[in-house]
Amino acid sequence: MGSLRTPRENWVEEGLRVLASGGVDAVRVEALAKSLGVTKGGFYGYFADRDALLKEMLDTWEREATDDVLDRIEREGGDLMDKAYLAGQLTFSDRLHPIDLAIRDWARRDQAVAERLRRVDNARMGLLREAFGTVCADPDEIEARSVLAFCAAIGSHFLAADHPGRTRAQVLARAGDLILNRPPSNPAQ
Amino acid sequence: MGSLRTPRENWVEEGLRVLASGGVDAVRVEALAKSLGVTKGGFYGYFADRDALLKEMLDTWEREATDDVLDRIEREGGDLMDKAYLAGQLTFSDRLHPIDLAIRDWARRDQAVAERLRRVDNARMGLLREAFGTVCADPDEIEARSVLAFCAAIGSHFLAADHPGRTRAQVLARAGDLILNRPPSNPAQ
DNA sequence: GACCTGTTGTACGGTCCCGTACGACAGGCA
DNA sequence: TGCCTGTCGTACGGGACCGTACAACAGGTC
Repeated sequence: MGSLRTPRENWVEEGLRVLASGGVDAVRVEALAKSLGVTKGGFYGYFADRDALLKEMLDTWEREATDDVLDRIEREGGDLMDKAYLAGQLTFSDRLHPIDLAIRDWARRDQAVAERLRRVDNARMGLLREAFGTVCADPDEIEARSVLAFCAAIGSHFLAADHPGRTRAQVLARAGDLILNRPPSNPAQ
Repeated sequence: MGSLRTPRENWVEEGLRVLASGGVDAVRVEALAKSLGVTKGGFYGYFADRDALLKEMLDTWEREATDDVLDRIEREGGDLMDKAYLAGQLTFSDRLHPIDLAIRDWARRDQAVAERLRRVDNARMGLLREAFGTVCADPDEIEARSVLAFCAAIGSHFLAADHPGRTRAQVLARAGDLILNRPPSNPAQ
C-alpha cells in the first residue's frame, strides 16, 4: 500500500500552528495544504470536512492542556504550590500558550468551544485552589487569589501597556508576591 | 443633491458591532451592507476599501475609549480612586468592552492595531497608577497592583471557569479587596 | 416640471475557499 | 515485472467576498 506522506497528525499540528498565529478564521484547508507542501487532495481522506479538523484540533489541545500536563505534574512531584507553578509553566509554554489565547477568543463566538474551555479552565482552577489552600484558609479568599493568579496569567498577554523603568516580568513577579501575600521576593533590585 | 441614506457613521457603527461579536475577520463590506439593508454600492463612496473602514473603526474606538472617557471623568469629579473606578465602568461598558476584547485579539496579529492598543492601555494604566498612588507609596507596588487590576478586568472575561457556590461578581469583588489591600468589603454574605 | 447631483442598485471580473470526483502514481507484494 | 492499494494532484462547480463601472433614481433647486 502507498506510504503515508502527510499523516493525519500533520494536518492537526499545522492547524494548531495556524490557529495560534492567525485565529480560527485563518485555518483553511487549502492554505494548510500549501504550507504542508501538498494539495488538499489527501485531506478529505482523513477528515470529513473542515469542521472535523477543527474538532480534532480541539481534542488534541484539550488532551495536551489537561491530561498531559497532569501526568507530567504527577511524575515531577513537589508540594501543591510547586505543582501549580509547574502547571502554569507547562500550559503557558511557547507551544500551548498562543493556542490557549486563540481558543479563548474563539470561545467567545462558539458555544461548543466555550464548553471545552470551561472544562479545561475548571481543571486548572482546581490546581490553583489546592495550591492556595496550603497558604490560606478562607475559601472565599482562596477563590479570589486563584482567580487573580489566573487572570494575571491570561490578561498579561492581552495587555499592551508599557512599564517605564521595568520589564513586564519584573512587574509580574511583584504581582505574584502580592497574590501570594508574601513580601517582595526581589525588592527593588 | 440626493439625501444621505446610510451615512458614513452607520458603516463604522455596524462595523464595530460586527467586530465586537465576530472578530475582525467577520467585518466584510458585503455582509455589513446586508445588515444595513443596502448593497455595498454606496460603501466605496465613503471608503477607499475595507482597510479604510477598519482604520476608521479603530479611530472612533480610540477616541471613545480615551478622550470621551477622560472628558466624562473630568466632568464627574471625585477622588482619583473614584475616577479610576468610573473609567473602568465606562471602558468596560456593554458597548465598549466587547469591542475592547475583540481589538485585543486583533492586536495579537496586527502590529498597527497593537500600537494603538498600546496607547490606549498606557492611558488607562496611567489612571490606575494615579489611583493606587493614593493608597500606596512604593512605585513597584503601585505598578504591580495596577497591572493586577487591569489583568483582572480583562482576564475575567476570557476566563471560562466556574466558581462553585459563588458568582463571578462575588469572586471579583473579593479580588478587588485583595488588590486594594483592604479587608473584605462584604464578608461571606 | 426639468435639471442637477450624489447615493444606491446591479453587474462584472477576479480571488480565495469549500467539498467532490477521478486519474496518476508510488510503495509494497507476489 | 506486474498488480494492488491508498495517497496525492488536478479539475470542477458552487459560494462568499473584493473592488470597479455604470446606470437608475430620489431630493433638492430653479
